[in-house]
Amino acid sequence: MLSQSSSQMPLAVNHISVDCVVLGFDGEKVRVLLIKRVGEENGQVFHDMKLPGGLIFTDENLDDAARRVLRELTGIKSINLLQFKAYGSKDRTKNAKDVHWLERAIQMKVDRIVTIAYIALVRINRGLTNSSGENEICWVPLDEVKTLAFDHNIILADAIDVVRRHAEADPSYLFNLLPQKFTILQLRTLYERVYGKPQDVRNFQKKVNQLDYVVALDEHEQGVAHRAARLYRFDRKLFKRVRR
Amino acid sequence: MLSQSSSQMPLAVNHISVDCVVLGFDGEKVRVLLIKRVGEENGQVFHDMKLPGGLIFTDENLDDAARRVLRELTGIKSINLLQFKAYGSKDRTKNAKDVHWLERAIQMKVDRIVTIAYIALVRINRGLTNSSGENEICWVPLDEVKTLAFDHNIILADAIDVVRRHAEADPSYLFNLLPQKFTILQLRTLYERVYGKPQDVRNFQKKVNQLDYVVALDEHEQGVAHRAARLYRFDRKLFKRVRR
DNA sequence: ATGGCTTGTTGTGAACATTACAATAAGTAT
DNA sequence: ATACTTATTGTAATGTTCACAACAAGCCAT
Repeated sequence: MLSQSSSQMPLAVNHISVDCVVLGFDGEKVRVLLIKRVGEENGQVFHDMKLPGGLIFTDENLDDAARRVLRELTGIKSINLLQFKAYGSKDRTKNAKDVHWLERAIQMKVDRIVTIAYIALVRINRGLTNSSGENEICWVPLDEVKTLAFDHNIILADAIDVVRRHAEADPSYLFNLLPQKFTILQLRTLYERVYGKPQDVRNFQKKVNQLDYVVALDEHEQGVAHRAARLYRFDRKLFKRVRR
Repeated sequence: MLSQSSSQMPLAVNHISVDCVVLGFDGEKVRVLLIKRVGEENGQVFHDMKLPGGLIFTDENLDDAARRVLRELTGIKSINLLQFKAYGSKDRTKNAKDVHWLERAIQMKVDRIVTIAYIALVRINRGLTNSSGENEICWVPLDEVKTLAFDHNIILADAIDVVRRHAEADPSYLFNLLPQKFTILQLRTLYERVYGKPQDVRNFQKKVNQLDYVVALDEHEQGVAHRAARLYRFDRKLFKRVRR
């Protein structure tokens, strides 16, 4: 793990945090869960947004910390938490605004914070209960995300990339974003959003039909002003049994 | 990044290190670069091995720290350093042996060390210069790796997995392990070792031949007691131009 | 120089997966 | 009844993957 370094540079004693990129899908767009931040700069109050995150406790594993943060801020008990990258660049806190906010928040002098970033895919319609009181949370469509705190824009962009690659390797991954009963249109739209290109309607349907772990239900959607689409569900047990 | 936590748990102030999984290929087996460690337990001297790694300095980026550690320990200036996971489990230092060694090495009380793990693929025949003096380094075939320090066996196993997946996504990745001039047999053996299954000779050759960034040379291998195989080289510029 | 040994090099057909493409069915609203 | 909207379905062409074996080239021993 480490060597008796020949150098006499000072060792860093850093804070470690976790940040979560929580993604949801509303049937039309992929949205990311952000937290409103209220800060102060030169006596001016400012509002912006950041990813949900927090410092880890002594005696707490990284994954547990991510789970706790998510639960505290949103009530989400996420099952598919994926650690994807550590961010430790010195200039991730180059913005004075961020440093002021941070030092007031944790009431400590901050040298640097290394953050471990996680991705969680959730069903967007689940109820969110913000047990930490103060912070307002909201689902923002990916294409409407403005400048975020710290390097959170970079983290978010990296996360999308990881989701894309992970979904390719694991065909079950994106189902975490869909409601339990969904139409093929919803599934197709999701794939189009994630991969950024249109999917052929017939070929897509054909492909889904030959996945035995996507099972057709005897139900159709309700309250639409046209022919109602059949509902499907994802069968995780069947998926694990088949594994391709 | 963080929230004013409602909890009153103590915040952790942790050490942060980087560990490098350096992989090479000798034409037959994939090898990992390990460092011999000499420690003491109950007055008994013990010898074992660990991944190259070290604590990060204040003011040092994670990637820079990994690069520095690698350079100090091996002389390698690795260009393809890939950060792949952070390890922060409390019980990664559950072995008393490790804790003793660690606290003597850095002359500090150690609560926990979060380590950021990197992968570097290098040409195994490059000269290694261990500028840190003391520690002996060696290339160990993957299937001969014994129990390592800390959780380094886990890190190594994870790394192999990441290499496999990364190689699928980026066909240029594994060429970092080959000498500049190589035979198709070497390339094929490498793929067989990484993916753990035999590759059909003809199909493999055919596939390589239709990659225009693997260019045939007018040279053949020397000093073999049979028909000499043609040499090839990987053309990175062509690869970047094509990108499939 | 010959024959034997070892490894290098090459092609074809079958099975399978991917792509492109448009007409009809089912339900709602007027 | 008609218009409107979205759902659902098949086929042919193309490209990719896979399985499989005979001949070529160079070295060595005699």
